[in-house]
Amino acid sequence: MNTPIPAPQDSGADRQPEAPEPDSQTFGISDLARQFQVTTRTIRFYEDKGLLNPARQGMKRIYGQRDLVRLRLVLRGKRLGFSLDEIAGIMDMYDTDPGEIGQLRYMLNRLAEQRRTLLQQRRDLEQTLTELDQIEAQCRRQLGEIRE
Amino acid sequence: MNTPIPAPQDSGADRQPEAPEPDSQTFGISDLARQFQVTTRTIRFYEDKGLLNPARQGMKRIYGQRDLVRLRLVLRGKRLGFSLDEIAGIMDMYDTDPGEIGQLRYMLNRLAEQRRTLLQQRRDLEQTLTELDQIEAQCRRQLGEIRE
DNA sequence: CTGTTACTTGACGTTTACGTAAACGTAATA
DNA sequence: TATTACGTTTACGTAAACGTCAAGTAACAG
Repeated sequence: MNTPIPAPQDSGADRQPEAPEPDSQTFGISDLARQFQVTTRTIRFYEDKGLLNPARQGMKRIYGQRDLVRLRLVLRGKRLGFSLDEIAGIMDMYDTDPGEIGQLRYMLNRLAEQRRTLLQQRRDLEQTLTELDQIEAQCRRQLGEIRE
Repeated sequence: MNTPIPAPQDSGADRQPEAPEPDSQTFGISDLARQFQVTTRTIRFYEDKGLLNPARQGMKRIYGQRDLVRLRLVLRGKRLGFSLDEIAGIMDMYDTDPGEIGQLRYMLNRLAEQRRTLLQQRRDLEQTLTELDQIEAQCRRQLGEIRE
């Protein structure tokens, strides 16, 4: 339920107190919160759940590109109505390197499963959209009638 | 906890409060549960929330076509990740007869809003699907390499 | 009458996804 | 040095969506 993944980021090489390294962009937790319109609590919660795991600089959490991508994925998953656990499962597929052949087969199964879910969702979506269209048309008719 | 049952807005559409009508198919709660693969608890819960409101025959709940349609809508909404409250809101749009012109404008706004949500969801969906495709392709490549 | 089956209404328990303090650490600034 | 800003962990609170008893009713079989 966790992600091993050792942080390859910055192992405390030379640092000057007044020169924040300009290499690949990094962010504090508040920056992230602002960018993605979520609270810091939420971000920490996702970390607890193993969805993120930022580097640390002392106590502080430092977020890099990888974390941005992950957070984006999480929020997209939420918009699609998946639970955090499900999202964790999906993200595992994104970056699991399937060494064994068994693993590969397993992953292919999960991919197929996931695809089925998404396709069902797409059907639901399209149907809902057409129904909304009908309702709207009805509304506009009514509006027309009243105005005359 | 009670449910004040927020105004059964049957403005226009008539319903017989009590009548042992044998005409259009009716169902008991267990029938419904089986058909839709949910528990009776869930069905009663939805009623508490105002999403269903079946006729009664004595104490027993009797479900008709209208209820079937509603339940289907609820479950579809859930598959799309909406909360029961949101679903209630959507269903209001389905069968609210917007008498006043203000109501009409309000509904059109809500429709537009809802549409935006769904369109966003569709984008998320398509992107996720293409990403899954990429992952799968990668998997299949790996599988090919190993086999040789 | 007794037992079984299906249904009812509470009412408390559980999981998920955070919100909301409380209490403390670190660092720049007035 | 005191304040302010931002960060940390720990922990209790909460709304949603049911699950899970408990206890009672109503109909019917044997």
